Amino acid sequence: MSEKPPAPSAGLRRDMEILEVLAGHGDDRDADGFGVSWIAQRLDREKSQVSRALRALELEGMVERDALTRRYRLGWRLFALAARTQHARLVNVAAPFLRGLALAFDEDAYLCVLRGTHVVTLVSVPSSRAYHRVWEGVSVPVTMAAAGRSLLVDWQEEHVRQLLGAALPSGLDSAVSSAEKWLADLAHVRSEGYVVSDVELDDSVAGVSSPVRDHRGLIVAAINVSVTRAAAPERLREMGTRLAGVARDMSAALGLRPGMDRVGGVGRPD
Amino acid sequence: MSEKPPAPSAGLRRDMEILEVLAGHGDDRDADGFGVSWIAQRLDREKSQVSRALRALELEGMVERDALTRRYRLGWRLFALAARTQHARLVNVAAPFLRGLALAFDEDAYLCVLRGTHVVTLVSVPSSRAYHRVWEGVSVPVTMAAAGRSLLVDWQEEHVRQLLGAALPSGLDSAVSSAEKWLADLAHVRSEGYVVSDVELDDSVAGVSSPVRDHRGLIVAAINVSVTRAAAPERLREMGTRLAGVARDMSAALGLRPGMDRVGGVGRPD
DNA sequence: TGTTTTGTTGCGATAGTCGCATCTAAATTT
DNA sequence: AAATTTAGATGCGACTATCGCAACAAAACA
Repeated sequence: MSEKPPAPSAGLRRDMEILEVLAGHGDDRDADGFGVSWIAQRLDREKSQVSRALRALELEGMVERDALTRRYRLGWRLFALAARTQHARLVNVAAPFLRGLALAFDEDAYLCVLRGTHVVTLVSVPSSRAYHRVWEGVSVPVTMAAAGRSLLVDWQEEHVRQLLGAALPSGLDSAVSSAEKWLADLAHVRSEGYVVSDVELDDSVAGVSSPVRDHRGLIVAAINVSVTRAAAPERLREMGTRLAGVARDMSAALGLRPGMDRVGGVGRPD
Repeated sequence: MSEKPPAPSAGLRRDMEILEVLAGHGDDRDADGFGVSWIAQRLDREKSQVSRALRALELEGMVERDALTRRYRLGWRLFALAARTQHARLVNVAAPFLRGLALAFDEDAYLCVLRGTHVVTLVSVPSSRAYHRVWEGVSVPVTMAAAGRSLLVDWQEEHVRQLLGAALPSGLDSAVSSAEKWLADLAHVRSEGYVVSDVELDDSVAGVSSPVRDHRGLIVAAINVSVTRAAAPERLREMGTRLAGVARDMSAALGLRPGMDRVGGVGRPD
C-alpha cells in the first residue's frame, strides 16, 4: 500500500527468505541444492545480493555449498541449533512413545505443538504400510488438525471462540456449527483424554489426538495417530484410550506428577 | 590488527551470536531462556541492539519469548529448517540402525559427520546403563574422535598429513607418532571396515567407528559406539565387525549399490 | 508506594548494503 | 578445441538501515 515503507531488519528477512527457499517444499528431489541465480530469480532479488548473503550464511554454517556442483543447501549449524531447542527435548522424550504407538496400531504417529494459530509437526514416525510423507516442520492452521483440539483444551471457551472466529469464515452456519463441534471436541478431550477428528488435511485420513503436559501441568504438545476414516468405532475408542494412556506416560516422563494436570483457567498466553 | 576493518554482514554475525548464546552450553538448566540485558552483557553489545535484533528474530520465528518470564529462547523455525537439512535425512535413516546397536551392545551409539576440521555429532542413542550426556550438535576436532578416522578414510595420505600437521602440535615426537598411528587406523578401516580408538574426549571411554556412504559412494557420516576402555579385545573385534556390517546396511539404505564404494582418490573438497 | 533493574524507543551520525555494470569462470555448443 | 552462453563474483557511488547514546516505560523488587 505504501510507496516505500522503511524496512527494518531487511537483512534478516532476506536471509530467512533464502533459507526458506533452500528448505524447499521438501518432497521434491531438490536434494542437491540450488544455485545463486535460481534463488535470486525466485526471490526477485539481485544476484549480487544473494551471492553475498549466501557467502555470509555459509561462513556462519547456516548453509553449505556442494564442492562439486557449487550449489547451496541448508547447513549443519541449523541442526546444531535445533538440537538445543526446547522442542528437541520434547522430541527425544516423545520418540519411544511414538514408536510404540506406530508399532501397536501400524499407523503413522505424530508429535505436534502449538505455534501461534498453527499446529507444527515436530516428528512423525511412519507406519509400515504406506509411503510416508515427510511432515516434520510443516505447519497447518489449528482448525485443520486433530491435534488442535488437544492443544487448546486448557483455553477458556471465550478465547477458543475468538480463535475460531478469526480462523473460520465468519457469518456462515457451517462456521457456527463448526465452533460448537469444536467445543464439544474439547469437552471430549477433557473427559476421555483424547479426541477423534476427521477434519484432517488429507481427505482419506482422520486423526486421534491426546494432549501432553510438562512438569508445570501446561500443555506443551499433542501426540496423534492417523487412522483411516472408515475405521470401526470400537477401534477408534480403543486407540483413543490407549493414546490417552501413552500421553499420560509421556507427561510423567516430562516430570508431571499425578494430580498436577488440568490447570484450570489457563488463558491464551498472547 | 587493524583499526577498524569494515565488517560486512555484521547483522548476521550479531544474530548468530545471539542464537549461540540462546543455545547455551546445553547441559545447564538454562531451560527458561535469557533476558535481553543478560545477553547484551554477555556479548558486550548495546541493550538496544539486542532488543531490536531479538524482536526481529522473534518475528521470523528463530527465537520465541516466554509470555510470563519475558525471556527468549530458540524458536520453532530452527526446528522446521533443521528438519529439511541434508542431515535430517541422514538422521532418519540412521535412527533404527543406531537403536539396534545400542540395544545389541548396551552402549551409546552415535552418528557423526565431518564439518571442516571438526566432527559433529548429529544423534546419539543412549544405552540403558548410565546417565546419557547430550551430544547432539557438539563438535570436536577430527583428531579427538574415533569417528574422525572413519570420515577421512577416502582422503589421500598427503591431505591427511596436512590436516594432522595443522591440528596436532607440530615438531613433537608424539605428533609424528600420532600421525603414523592415524594412518594405520585409516588402513585398518579400509581393510576391516571399522576402527577402535581410545583417543576420545572422555577419558574412560574409547570408541569404535565405521564409515557410511551415500549413493555416490562418498562418505557422508560415521556411526560409532562407545566402549569402556577396559573391554576385552575379542569383544572389540566382535563389536567392530558388527558395526561394519550395520554401516554397510545403512549405506545400502542410502542407496549405495555394492561395488560402488571405495571411490579412489577423493581428495579434500576444500 | 518508592526504588532498582530490565526492556524499549527517538534521533543524529555512521557505516553497511543495494543495484548497476563489469569481470571471471564454468558450462554448453558448434 | 575455440567460441558462445550462462552462472557467479566484485568494484563503486548513492542510499538507508543500523549504531549507540540517552531518555523513557515497565517490571521486579523491597
